[in-house]
Amino acid sequence: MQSITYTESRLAEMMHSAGVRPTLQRIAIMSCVYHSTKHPSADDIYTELSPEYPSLSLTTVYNSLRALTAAGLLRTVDIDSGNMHYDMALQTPHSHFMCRGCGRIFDMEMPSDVCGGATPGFVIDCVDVYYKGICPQCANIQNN
Amino acid sequence: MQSITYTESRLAEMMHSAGVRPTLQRIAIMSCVYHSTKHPSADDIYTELSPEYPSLSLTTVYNSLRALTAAGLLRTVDIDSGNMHYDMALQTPHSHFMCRGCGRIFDMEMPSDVCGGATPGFVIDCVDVYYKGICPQCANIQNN
DNA sequence: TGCAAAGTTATAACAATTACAATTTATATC
DNA sequence: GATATAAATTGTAATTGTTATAACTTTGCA
Repeated sequence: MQSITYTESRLAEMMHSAGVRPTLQRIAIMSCVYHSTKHPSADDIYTELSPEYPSLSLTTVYNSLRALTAAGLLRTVDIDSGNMHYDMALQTPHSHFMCRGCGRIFDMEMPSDVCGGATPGFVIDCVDVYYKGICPQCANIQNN
Repeated sequence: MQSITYTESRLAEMMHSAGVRPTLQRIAIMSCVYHSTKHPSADDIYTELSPEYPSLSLTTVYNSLRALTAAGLLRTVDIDSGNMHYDMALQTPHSHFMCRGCGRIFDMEMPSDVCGGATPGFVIDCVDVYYKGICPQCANIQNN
């Protein structure tokens, strides 16, 4: 799993073509999500960026996440009741797993034919698959 | 889709064998979920039961839903960000669809092999599949 | 009948998110 | 390049769903 680097100018370009004005804050926030595998929440992002951007406000994080999601640059991961998490929107469809031990959220493959059982007449524009359980690391700890 | 009737005594019996004391309120709340196809939220249940049980408190609804869920008699449907919905726990595994038009939540078939793409080493104890889109009724309205 | 445990209730607290208004920053026009 | 205008950011306050607390009530059992 090599992590691709999204330069600020590349992120800005993506925002530009998506119709979102690439401000300093939005670039930092989008970069945060794109360079993390942690599916951060608004508060995670605020905590991570605050030291470098002391004037950043939590409201801006929420506003930016909303704008970037509406523009199709981010996706929401609604696996953690009461805390929305965010993911980059460029990847091939995948599902998510949340560990009950450490709370981390992992990517997983999307099951094939995930809409196979859809009732005829219903127009599906979004599919989310959420798994919960124990990650390998937490399973190891438990068994020792 | 015939709706099975769960008598109060049957619900009480189910609670009893699940280790939950079958109080008047809990029976009413459980009955509400079991006789509805709407996947009601705590507030839906409170609103529906209030006329008949004027002294019922919203806290009791939350407490009861928690107890019944922990006992395995109810399941949570976390498809509507910020509003937990509830479903009876007796059915064969199925997925859920929420209509962006009317907000209603429908049952759907669970895709076969829904864990087929699970990463080895991860222990999955819960799978949720959530679809969003437009239900047939709302699609009709839009096209007229 | 009386006691202890559990359940219900009303109120208050909480946490995540959104609304609002003022300030700041950026874009477009002259 | 200066200025008007629009958009973004910020801090504060409000909102909403849910949970904690403590008093009261009911239930089950000796």
